[in-house]
Amino acid sequence: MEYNFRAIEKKWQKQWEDSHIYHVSNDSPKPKCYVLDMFPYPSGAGLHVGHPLGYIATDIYARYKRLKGFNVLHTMGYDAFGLPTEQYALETGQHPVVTTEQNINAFRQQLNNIGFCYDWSREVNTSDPSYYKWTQWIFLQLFESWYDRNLQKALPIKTLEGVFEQEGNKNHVCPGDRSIQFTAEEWKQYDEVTRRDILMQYRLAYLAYAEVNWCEALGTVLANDEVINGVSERGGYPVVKKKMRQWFLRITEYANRLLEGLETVNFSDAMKEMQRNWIGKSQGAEIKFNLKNNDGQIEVYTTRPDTIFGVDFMVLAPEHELVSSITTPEQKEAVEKYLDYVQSRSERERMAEVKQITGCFTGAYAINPFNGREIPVWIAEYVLAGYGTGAIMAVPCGDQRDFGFARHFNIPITNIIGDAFNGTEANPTKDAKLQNSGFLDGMEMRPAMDVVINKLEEMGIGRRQINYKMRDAGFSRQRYWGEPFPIVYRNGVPYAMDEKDLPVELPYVENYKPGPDGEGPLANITDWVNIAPDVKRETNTMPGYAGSSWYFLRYMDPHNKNTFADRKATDYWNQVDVYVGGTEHAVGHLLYSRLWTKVLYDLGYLGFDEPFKSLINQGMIGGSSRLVYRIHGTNQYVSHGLKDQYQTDALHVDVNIVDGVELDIEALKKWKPEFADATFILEDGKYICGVQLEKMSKRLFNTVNPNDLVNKYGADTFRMYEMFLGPVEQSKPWDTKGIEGVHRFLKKLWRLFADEQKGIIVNEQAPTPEELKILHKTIQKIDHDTNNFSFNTAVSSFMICVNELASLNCHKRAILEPLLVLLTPYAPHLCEELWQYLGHNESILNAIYPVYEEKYTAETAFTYPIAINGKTRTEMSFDLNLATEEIEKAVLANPVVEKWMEGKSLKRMIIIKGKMINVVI
RNA sequence: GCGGGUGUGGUGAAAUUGGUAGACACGCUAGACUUAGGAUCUAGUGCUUCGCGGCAUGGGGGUUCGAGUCCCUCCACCCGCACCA
Repeated sequence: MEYNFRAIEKKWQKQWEDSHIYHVSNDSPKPKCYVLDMFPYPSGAGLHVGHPLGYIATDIYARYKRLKGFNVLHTMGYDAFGLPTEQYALETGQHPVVTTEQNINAFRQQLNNIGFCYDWSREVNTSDPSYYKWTQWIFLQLFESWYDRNLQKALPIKTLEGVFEQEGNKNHVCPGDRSIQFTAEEWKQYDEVTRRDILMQYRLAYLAYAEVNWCEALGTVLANDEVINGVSERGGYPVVKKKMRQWFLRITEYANRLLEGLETVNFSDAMKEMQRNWIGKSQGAEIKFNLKNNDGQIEVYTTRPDTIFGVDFMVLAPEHELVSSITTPEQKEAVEKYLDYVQSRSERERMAEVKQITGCFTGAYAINPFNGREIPVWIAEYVLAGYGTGAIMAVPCGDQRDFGFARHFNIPITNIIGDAFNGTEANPTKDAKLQNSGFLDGMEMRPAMDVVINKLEEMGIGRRQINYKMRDAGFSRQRYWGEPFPIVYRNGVPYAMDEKDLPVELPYVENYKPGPDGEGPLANITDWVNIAPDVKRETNTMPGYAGSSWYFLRYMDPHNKNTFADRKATDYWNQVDVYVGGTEHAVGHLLYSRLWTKVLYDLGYLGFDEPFKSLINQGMIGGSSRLVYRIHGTNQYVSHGLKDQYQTDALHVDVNIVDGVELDIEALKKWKPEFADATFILEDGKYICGVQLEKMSKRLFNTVNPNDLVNKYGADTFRMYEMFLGPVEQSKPWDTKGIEGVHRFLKKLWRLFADEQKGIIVNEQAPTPEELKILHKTIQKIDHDTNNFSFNTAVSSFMICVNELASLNCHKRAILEPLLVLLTPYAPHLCEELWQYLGHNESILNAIYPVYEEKYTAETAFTYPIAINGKTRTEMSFDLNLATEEIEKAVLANPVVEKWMEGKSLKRMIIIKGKMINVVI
């Protein structure tokens, strides 16, 4: 009876499906546990071995929690809207609905092949109208809400209208435009259009103008991904900025709560740090500077008001609205030329550029309010319009970028920190004494900040201000394959559609070409757009993160037709207990999900305001490419070790036709016609490939399909091998070669239970203390490691256990049965099979997790390493209860110690019970 | 540029969190069984040295009886940066 994994795995996968054993109820007396994976985008390329890493980890954890007596929610779905599918449609004419369905089916097949315990009855697909109906519904909640800064929560917009009628907006600064102020009387006199304009400035989902990447030649707006070095990826056409009216989510209103919420969740410090940096809270001041010979004012935001006497120039973002009005005639030409240059630069390039300093003087001067000094006003690309006020006061002695700028353009530098500034680089210290600083002279910088702000407020030209680097989230895409907005425009004024008319289904189109003026493809469907003579639909669609911002809630109640998820269900499942996914979502997806949850909480639809109680970041699995070396100008290939004797070109070959580094030459010849007649120069009769670590990508022929490995070694081996590779959090390259070690382990385990000739060989003998010790050491380790997502060390513990039991020839039920339960989360198919052979009728999934008992592992003696001056020289075994003096005596009498001590005297001896002994001489 | 992460044998890694560096595997070497071996088993395998020993956790410095682990500093690589998902 041998380990026939193919038959076993098929058998149990069918059994599980037929018995609905993974079906989860929302009604259970057991404690709940919600284990979530970041759901995948169902790309046409299918899953490669990098994807399941996190899925296997959560699957093991989910099964473990189930065995520990929890009601576990473990689900899978698809984040199915997205650019690649639309791009594919554009190229092939295949409708995204069709390709999405095909891709999803392929993904599901691959996932099932690995034996996951998902409750498939809860599967979601964000591109399904029954799902995106609720995405649209939540959008409407955002549209119909505003954020009350006094209460620090979202409220229905109707409440705001009530407030305006009572008292105008004097107690509620307009977040969209601070300058908007009106009384109750004025509000009452405004017409509908004006009122709705004002309300728009308060809504959590709102319309505003923002720049997009516009490609005239393609007639379309491009994603950042599609722009490379200022030209389109497709075709290489020029790309410029274009202002368009777009939807935004007012996430900035939640900046502080998103920041504070981090204190209540269990994310890694690195992850929290990334989110904090993204939110970018800073305290400082807004200061208005008057201009020389101009009525305008420049408003800057600075975190260092204490350095105001060190301001040697001002920098405006090139897009700043004042630029055109302050530029002097002499500088006009230079400024316009510079603006043209900036137009072609991406935001990333603008921030990252360090070697090349660019900028242009506007000819204007600002006036320092404290000493009347004239400060030249420049524009430069390193100042971005969206940050702060889009203008900075530059203090070259304190800021390195300002310093570089001043040096480059020969702007004189004022030193306000005395010796702390060495003249060759800026010093951003906050602990120097101020000099050359008028009334601040002699003051420490930190207290000076408050002094300056108070003075500015007194003078009415500045104020204390908390700023966030985070910007409101763009929520429009000029694309087809996304959720349509439930919005109609009546005479150009946007209105929410009625809830009963949801979902607004994505209309069927024949082609996916962009609409006029940068609008999305939906703009081309005039009979869909034009509902009535002056009533038009919104033609933008929602971005990729819309559907993924709340999918974890839909899993709780996936078939509900009346609401996104019943409050009873969300109260029961509550927060996601463990969420596993890649760091690449550190800021985007996680912040949006946290935002949506908070809004739904504020509006009373949820009972919790942080979606994810704890988060684990899985590392990326890198590709390990294989290279062959073609001798230049020939079709002859030379093995890696000999390649330096020739002039060669390295070519990527499919990793699946290479065993480790040894090329399967026949397979290569069949792989591509160009290799059919190839000849080879071998070393030791083999062709050895070169190895290169890089991204796992189809293009580099280094992707490995889990299906191939499952077919060759079985799902249980595959699962355990992925875990054996290393810590889940760590990135590592994929190497198929090592999988055989894990496969051998499972076969060895199998042989503890069954013999090829004799069949099942498990006996009923009583276990020895030694066997019990092995078992209980393993229980302790596996329980601990599984609970802590330390699956790699758990797998090696299983190996050690099986190695030890095999060498003891142990085939005892009392030992093997608990071991099988321990292993079930890792190798569910094999365990089910052996469990059945052991005579159980009930699935092992419902077994009881073994309990560690200390009495079996207690030690009475310990073998100490004996170190002389910290270097281990020998070992000695002592009873753990032996007195320190006795140990000391025995150590000094040890011949090895005596030898090392020769001629030297003992300084001290360090004895750590149960750890080590160090003799210091 | 900003932010985050990672550096330990030929390879993936482990190290009870300051206490025997390299567990467990892959690979490699030798052997046993075998018609066969890409099955199984046994032994060996960080570098260096005949050996005693010496040297080793990216480089340099420090704290300590003791450092992969703590501190300072430098370097290399990977990921993210707001329209890829």
